[in-house]
Amino acid sequence: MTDSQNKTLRAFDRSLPMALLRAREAVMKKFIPSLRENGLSSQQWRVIRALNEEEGLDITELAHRCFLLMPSLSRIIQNLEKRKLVIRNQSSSDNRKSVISITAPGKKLFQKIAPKSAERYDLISEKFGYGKLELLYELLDELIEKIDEKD
Amino acid sequence: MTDSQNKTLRAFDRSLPMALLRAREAVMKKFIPSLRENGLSSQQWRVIRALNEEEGLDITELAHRCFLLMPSLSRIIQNLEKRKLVIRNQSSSDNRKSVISITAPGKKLFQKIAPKSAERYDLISEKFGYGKLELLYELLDELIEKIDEKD
DNA sequence: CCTTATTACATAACATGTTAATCACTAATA
DNA sequence: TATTAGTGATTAACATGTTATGTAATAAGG
Repeated sequence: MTDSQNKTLRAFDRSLPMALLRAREAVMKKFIPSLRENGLSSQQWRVIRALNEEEGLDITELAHRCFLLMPSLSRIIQNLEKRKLVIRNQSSSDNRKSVISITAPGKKLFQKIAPKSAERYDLISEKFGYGKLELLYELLDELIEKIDEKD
Repeated sequence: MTDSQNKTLRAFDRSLPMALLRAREAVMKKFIPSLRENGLSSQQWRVIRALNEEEGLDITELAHRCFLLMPSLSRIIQNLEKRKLVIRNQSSSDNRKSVISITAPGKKLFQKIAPKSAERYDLISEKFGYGKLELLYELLDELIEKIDEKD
């Protein structure tokens, strides 16, 4: 590492948000190319993935599962709907609700991308170490828990 | 935790990008309110913070330090410039370069916000545990290193 | 019922993320 | 020095993040 890069890090190297952001970017770099090849953003992929796992989710539930805010998700669904990857139905029990499902083309796309994603994940897991990865998950979960804890 | 929430997590609970995103959001929640009170986004704050630490940075260097892409930073600087928090000068050695510096009002704003930020950080550090926090930093650094490593 | 509050979702407006294109300036080289 | 390639920064275009607001449907209380 050059002096310039070293100095660059110093200002923010004990910034937790920056450290998490950098790590996330590093990880995402490995997944985004194959998503991009298939015309999906990482957010769109999260939605497809959630709907593939369980169909007929309302938008509020989908937002919760995908960790997206409602306005973002609202636009994403409109986009995926136009591309026939998901379909929207009215809830029979509550006319305010939309029930979103994945279509056959959507499932096909999922099955095309999923193996590549799993492969990338396995590679990361292998290089970083399975034990360390589990430890990292635990630490992140605990961090969230402690932060959200009442004072 | 309710069954619904529990099921919600399952789909993505072994997704590294999601875990990092969630953790980052949890942390940011603690810092954003005081930034917001002072009319700054977290990205604008990163710029102010970097410039307070070292003045007269060109935009490329600033982008590197703040982990921002050039187009985003370009707009952010225009915004901060209008608000007289930073000032732009031409480089004497290279007319393509802009040299950005923090202004007196910018420094004042920094000094208003910085103590609160430090306080929040200390609280997180205390609740989560200093040792665990250091371990987390190490793991994140190592994760990035391994991922970027040539195969 | 009628009013009020709440819920589910959409839209607006602006900031940022992201890729590509552009422009001005500088460096390199024939 | 004329051409060409490279660099620093901006702009464009579109997706997403974020807060505020709007709208329709439902729930809750009188």
